[in-house]
Amino acid sequence: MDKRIDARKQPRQARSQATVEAILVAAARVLEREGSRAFTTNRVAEAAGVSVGSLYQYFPNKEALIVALHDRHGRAMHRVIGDALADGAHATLREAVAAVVRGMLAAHADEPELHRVLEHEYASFDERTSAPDTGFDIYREVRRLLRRHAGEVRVADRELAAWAVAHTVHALVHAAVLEPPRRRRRGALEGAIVDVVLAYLAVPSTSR
Amino acid sequence: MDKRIDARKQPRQARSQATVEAILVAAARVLEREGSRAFTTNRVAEAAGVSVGSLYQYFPNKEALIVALHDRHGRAMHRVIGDALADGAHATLREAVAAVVRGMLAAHADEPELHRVLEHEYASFDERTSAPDTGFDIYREVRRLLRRHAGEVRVADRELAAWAVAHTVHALVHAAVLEPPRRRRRGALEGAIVDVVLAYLAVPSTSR
Amino acid sequence: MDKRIDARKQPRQARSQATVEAILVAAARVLEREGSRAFTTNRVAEAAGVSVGSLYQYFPNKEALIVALHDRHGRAMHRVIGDALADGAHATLREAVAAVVRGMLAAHADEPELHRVLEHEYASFDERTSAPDTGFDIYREVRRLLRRHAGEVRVADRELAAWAVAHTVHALVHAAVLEPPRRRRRGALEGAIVDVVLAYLAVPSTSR
Amino acid sequence: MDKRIDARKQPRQARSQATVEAILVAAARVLEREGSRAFTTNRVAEAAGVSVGSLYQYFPNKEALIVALHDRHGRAMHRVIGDALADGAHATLREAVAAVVRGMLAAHADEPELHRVLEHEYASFDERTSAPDTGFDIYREVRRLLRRHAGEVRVADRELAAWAVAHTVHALVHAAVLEPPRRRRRGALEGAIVDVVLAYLAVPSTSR
DNA sequence: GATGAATGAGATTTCATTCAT
DNA sequence: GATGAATGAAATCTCATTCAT
Repeated sequence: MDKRIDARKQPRQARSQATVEAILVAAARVLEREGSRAFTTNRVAEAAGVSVGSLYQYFPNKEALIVALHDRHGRAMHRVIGDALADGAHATLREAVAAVVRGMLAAHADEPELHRVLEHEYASFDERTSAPDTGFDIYREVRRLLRRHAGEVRVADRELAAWAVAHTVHALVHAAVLEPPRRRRRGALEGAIVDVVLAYLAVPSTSR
Repeated sequence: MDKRIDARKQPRQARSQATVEAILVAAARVLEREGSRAFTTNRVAEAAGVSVGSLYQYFPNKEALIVALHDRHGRAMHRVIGDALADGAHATLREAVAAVVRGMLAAHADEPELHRVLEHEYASFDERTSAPDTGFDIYREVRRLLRRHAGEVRVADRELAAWAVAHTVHALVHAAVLEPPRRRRRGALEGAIVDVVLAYLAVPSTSR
Repeated sequence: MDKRIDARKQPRQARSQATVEAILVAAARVLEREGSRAFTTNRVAEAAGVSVGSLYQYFPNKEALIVALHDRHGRAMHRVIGDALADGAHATLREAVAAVVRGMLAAHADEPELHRVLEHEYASFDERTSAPDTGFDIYREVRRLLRRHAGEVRVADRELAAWAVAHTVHALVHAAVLEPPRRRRRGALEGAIVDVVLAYLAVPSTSR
Repeated sequence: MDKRIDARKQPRQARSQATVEAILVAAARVLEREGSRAFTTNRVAEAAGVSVGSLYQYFPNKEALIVALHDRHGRAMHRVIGDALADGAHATLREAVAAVVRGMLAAHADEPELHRVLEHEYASFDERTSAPDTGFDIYREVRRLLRRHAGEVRVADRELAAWAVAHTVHALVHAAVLEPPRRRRRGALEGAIVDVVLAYLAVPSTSR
């Protein structure tokens, strides 16, 4: 895996900007509607109304496409969380967590199949996750959240709590979109997720 | 996907049994040590000391191999959970949950890379998860657990709670093995996972 | 160029031996009759009456094919020279040199276009030549020749002489086949090559 | 091969001249430093600080670039030889030959890799060599040389001698630059080359 | 049953060349 | 004239699967 995965060329002209955008949109659409089997560079290029050559002009290989999709999703999540944690946005910890969960659910509801594939078949291409020492990026945001609402948080090891919360939320949001329990409304799931997190954070934990 | 995925024939003779076993062990080893790129039917056959032809004697196609690995893992999990929940094995809910978590961590510690790949690159081959109406299988076990310790559980919607707990435990166990927070000991992680689950189950949830 | 260039698999069964042979013969024929532009792995496989897959079973890449052809030629040359230098084969230096030159001319006369292409377009794939410290392999044979006929050789620096003779013979043999002067018969060229070598070796050289 | 290979248009303006020159220099540099694999029209244009489109303004196709490089080298050789053979430049045949050899060695010492590639991978693009009826161009010069020093030359078939000498010198000069024998100084090689030629030309050859 | 040589569809990727701006 | 984004034919190579022995 010594190949460079980042975009090959920075698009300068407006025309190429549009091409890059078209390719990414097409890549997401192919993954969403046709699945990973159909996800070939030729198919993506075709779906983007562009020649394969153009695709390779901006993405050095197929992997780069997936990395870009992961990246795009990561940025979106980051934005969601950032918004939820903006100064004075939410008075209580519960409200902040609820805002994050709601935002994440909304962000995943749009193209659930795309996220399933990215998560279940191409998880290793998520640079944020696989970057050696970074760990979960959203991590940092969670730590910020805990620090900000320190008064309400009763877990002693904040780092450990951030780890648990980040992974729990991530898993439950995905599960809510992809394998929801039968007959529950979206709101119920959102509530359950918030409950899990809040119960853990806000009550005395017996492990000290 | 109209191909049959189940083992082509049920091996009756001892020799066949041994061959099937050898192939599965080799498949796991290749996935663990060489990664999904190297996971080809030819490579697996070679690693198993068997010809490709023989592999196809017992597994109709490559997918069947992966499904079998998932299945094997699923059964192991099932056993772990079953043991933890055996009659009278544990007096309290916390003890039962702790036993399950401990068992799962142990089961994943052995071949973490194998589980990472199965989970991150071949998740869709998990028949238990992907079978349309089955839902998470371990689910049922969790519901049993909640029923058995009903007295200690305060969440109203037991089905929903089972969903949340099953996914949370699954995610945190995997994260504990694959992306643990720095400098925490295994015991601390086990404790945190149990805390998350117990705090949720055993305290009054605001969503009633 | 870190790819392995040597044959991928040693053919064991008679069937595969035949396949490898067929591929090499086809490769030579394609190069000879259709030129380097037509020399694609698909074309070679087709010409060999074999699938591309089979070709790649035995040759890891296209380069390996060319290396094998160079090798085959190198061995042939080696044999020619070895024969000419066999014990007691030739009484005088001139006779030995003449035998070598005659043998080489004969060996190149068969498929001149093949040798032109190997020499003029794929020279860098000649492992013998390009092997870092080996230098020209035939070299060693020439030194042996000079040693054996030391009495007739008047050049002081035998190593240098071997270098000069090896390259001269090589170049003139190729030129004789590919760009012969007009209207000279093969015999005349053979004579000229021998003359060049003998004049150099057998008379006092001014550089001592 | 019906494509025109000569420069598409004769650049008249100074700016065009400079562009053509820049492209050729860049082509040589890419070949010398990055090898034939990297020798793409896009890379050459980039190295020349010019757009691909401009490159195609002056060279109708890639071959034309290589032909031009061969041509440039051919002209340089021509000049070297012409100088060495200029009226009264050298009194004796040996001196004249030595001058030629020295000049050629000097001309090849600069960019040895470039010459290796041109000679070993793009030899067929040498129009001088490959032009059907022209034969080796330097040929003519060698014949002139032999005629001029006819008194010292004892080979009967002057045409044949020119052929042998031209190819021998060419081969040995290249070998001296690319695969010199170990530990010999440039001077020694020059001497050896001159010796080979002189011994052949100036002593009675037994083949008459 | 077992073997492993053979298959070939199909995926990735390159790069000479074109042409709208 | 210059630019460089776009093109797409074509080449390399892989690997799940088959089948003659």
